[in-house]
Amino acid sequence: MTVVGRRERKKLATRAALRDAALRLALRHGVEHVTVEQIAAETDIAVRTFFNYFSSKEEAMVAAVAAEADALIAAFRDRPREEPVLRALREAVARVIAVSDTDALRLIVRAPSLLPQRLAVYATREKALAEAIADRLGLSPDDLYPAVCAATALTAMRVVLERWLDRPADHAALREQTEEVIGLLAAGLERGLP
Amino acid sequence: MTVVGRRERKKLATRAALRDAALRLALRHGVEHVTVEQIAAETDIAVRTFFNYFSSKEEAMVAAVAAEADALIAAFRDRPREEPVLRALREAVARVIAVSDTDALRLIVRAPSLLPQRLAVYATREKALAEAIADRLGLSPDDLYPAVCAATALTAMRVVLERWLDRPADHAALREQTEEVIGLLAAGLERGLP
DNA sequence: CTCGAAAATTGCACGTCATGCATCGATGCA
DNA sequence: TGCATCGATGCATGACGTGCAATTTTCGAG
Repeated sequence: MTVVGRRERKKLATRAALRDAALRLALRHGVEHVTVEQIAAETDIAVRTFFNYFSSKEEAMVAAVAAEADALIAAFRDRPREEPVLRALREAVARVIAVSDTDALRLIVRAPSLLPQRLAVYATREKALAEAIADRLGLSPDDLYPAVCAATALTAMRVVLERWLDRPADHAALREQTEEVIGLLAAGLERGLP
Repeated sequence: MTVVGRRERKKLATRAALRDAALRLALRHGVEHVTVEQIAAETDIAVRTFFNYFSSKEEAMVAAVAAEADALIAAFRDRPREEPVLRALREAVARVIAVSDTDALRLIVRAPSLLPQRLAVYATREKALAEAIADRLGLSPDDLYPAVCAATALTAMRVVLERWLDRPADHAALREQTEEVIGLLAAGLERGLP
């Protein structure tokens, strides 16, 4: 399946190098002050080539988030088919956040200038998740339910993640809050009133 | 309340003029091909002044969406306190979409280059809606429930709106789909399986 | 191994974007 | 009327993003 030659591997490596350089520079100088020129120099690559990989500085920085979202969807697809959608989602989230780079995430999530691009990443992943949900349920990807389910679940997890990153807490707390929110969605917002 | 002098009124008018000019030009030439210079010229003001009102071309174009979101929150706050949150939200949505400019909305929603900024607008309004919900329920705006409720409800309505704009349908259909989705959230995603 | 096609890298030019700064002008108030 | 504040504008500047063409690298067939 998808045998990758050296060419593809090098491209992947360059892409990762650019992404890491962007995050490293952002951590050192602040997201706002990083320029494409710096990222390219740090990776020892022409500025023009940078734009062959990413269409903007912001896209490079949120690439880590995009990768996590992809991992989430893959983990979701790996869950047993008989598992209910929201439970499968909950388990997938637990596995992905267990191995995530919290510092990088916090950097990205806290940067106001990255908010639009980050949300755009989530939005594009919404469609992929909706398809995965439709597959699992044997529905059409055009149905309303998979779309709403994917969108609201991703949103709920985004809210939890943002709140968690704002307060110093451990991974157990994150998992706990995730389960609480997923439970809320499953049982209905009307019922979950505190 | 909030008496506005001529100064403020002129600023508001200029802002609206810029927004309208941006949309008009986008409708005529396509979103991608509109420049700040054109918008400024159309409104007969200096380019530099444009940036006193909007920090980017995209922000000007999604201003209409921002206004609708604000209207939604205002309408929500106007609903009677004894009404359940999701029902109040549903009624507020119905009232706002009844008077919305569908052509402008479709233009904005369909433009890929506006997606990030549009989502950012929703995200900022999330907080305001969460506060309104917290007020209504007598909870703290820092509680998890208002945040999740606001975020997921806005997201669900965004999904419905996007789907509706993609297919030619009338306002009754939009209202119907809105109610269906709100019902789904209220009853729980687990229950609503078709 | 060699060669030619395909693909990736790079430099260059160009238009646009966005902001800081200084200045000018208009507005509103005492 | 005179002054103080706020908005509008021009200018300069650095960064962004893309099309294009040249150059180098990679890959596979012979």
